Amino acid sequence: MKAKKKLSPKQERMLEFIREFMADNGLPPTVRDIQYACGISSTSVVDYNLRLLQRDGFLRRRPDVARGIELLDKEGRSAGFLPQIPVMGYIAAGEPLPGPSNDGWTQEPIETIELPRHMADSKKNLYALRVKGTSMIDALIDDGDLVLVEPTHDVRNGDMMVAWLKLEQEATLKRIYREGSRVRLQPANSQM
Amino acid sequence: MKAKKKLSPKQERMLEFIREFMADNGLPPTVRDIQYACGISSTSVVDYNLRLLQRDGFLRRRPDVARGIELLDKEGRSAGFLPQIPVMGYIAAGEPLPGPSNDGWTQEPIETIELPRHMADSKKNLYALRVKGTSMIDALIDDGDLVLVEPTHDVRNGDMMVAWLKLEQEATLKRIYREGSRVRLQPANSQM
DNA sequence: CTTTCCCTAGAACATAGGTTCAAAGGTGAA
DNA sequence: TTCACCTTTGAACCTATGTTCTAGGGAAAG
Repeated sequence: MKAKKKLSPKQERMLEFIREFMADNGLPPTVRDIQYACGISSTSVVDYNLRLLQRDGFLRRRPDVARGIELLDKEGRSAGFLPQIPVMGYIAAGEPLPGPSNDGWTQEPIETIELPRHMADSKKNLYALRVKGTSMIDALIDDGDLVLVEPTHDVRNGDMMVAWLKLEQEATLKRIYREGSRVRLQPANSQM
Repeated sequence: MKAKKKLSPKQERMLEFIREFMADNGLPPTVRDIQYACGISSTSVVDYNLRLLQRDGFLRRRPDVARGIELLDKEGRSAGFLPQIPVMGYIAAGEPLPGPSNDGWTQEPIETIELPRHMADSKKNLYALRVKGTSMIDALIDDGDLVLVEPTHDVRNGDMMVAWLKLEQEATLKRIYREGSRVRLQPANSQM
């Protein structure tokens, strides 16, 4: 991925809004949508900054086309319609498990992925972890796979969950079953 | 999924075009885009049919908004931006492998899925198969998984491919290696 | 202080594009 | 035939929205 110019706060905000608008509404915003949302006083300022953003490769604009803004990802491909899920770290045997602290994340995402809308709809605070190593191969999860995690307190029997095993000092995926006062963690794939 | 009204040929074509336009251009078409593409003589006819399509739940329109068309899937959720990949059948041990005949498909897709753009870009004739059973568990492919298939004649060593094994009468996934005049098919997951 | 460069203002302009209307054409039921 | 209903025409209308222009502010360099 090539190095991108650093953006002004205004430009950061504009990009962020455009992404959000597209994910929410299913179409790109107008110049005036951006203007109002970002508290900019004139359409010409929006146009000015869009011009810069286009010059620096963050987006493309179709001349004279209503809502003709197209967001570009790092590889220059079209992007932006889908909910962005942050990949917050790695899950690997023997390493501490990253997770959200009380009020948000301490670290930045190492990357972000786009998720099909129907997979992200109505789920909040979704994040992802990238799997290191093959320690979870028994859950059909290979090295390099992505694991989607949905923080929740509502655990039902049979749910698959990320577990931090204190004794073994490793993170892994198990299915959870409550059996009376005990809790059983079963390997995720019953075939093996 | 609820039963949808049957559509006129014109409406079918319009829907098809809208989908295609959105996947290609990353934004919804205008009324006039539809008009020209579908060979319709007047914008009012387009408007008329869009009205009907909206009434019957195929799409939603934002009043007075340029390109304010939003396609709806069977569940009424927003859809349409991503390349549609047909799921052409099942891949299962002991059953014949569906595949494209010389000139296209004999059957209809059993369903379609949306694929993130970067996974479908520049690939043609992609299709998918749904896995039945756990016979391919050694390739980390479980019951119900989807397998993406890209028809090609350009096979390189190490590629994973769908193989129809005559002797065993079953379809499975293997990695292919040419070794002199012989061909070796290796289970896809070297861990097992 | 003056110049230069980057950015902001506010307005005006031009057209892309949604909407509406009155009239006419088709088709089937009665 | 006549009536009722759906569809098509072609045009006009209006505003949503991209674009452009001129002037001014502010900061850094000279």
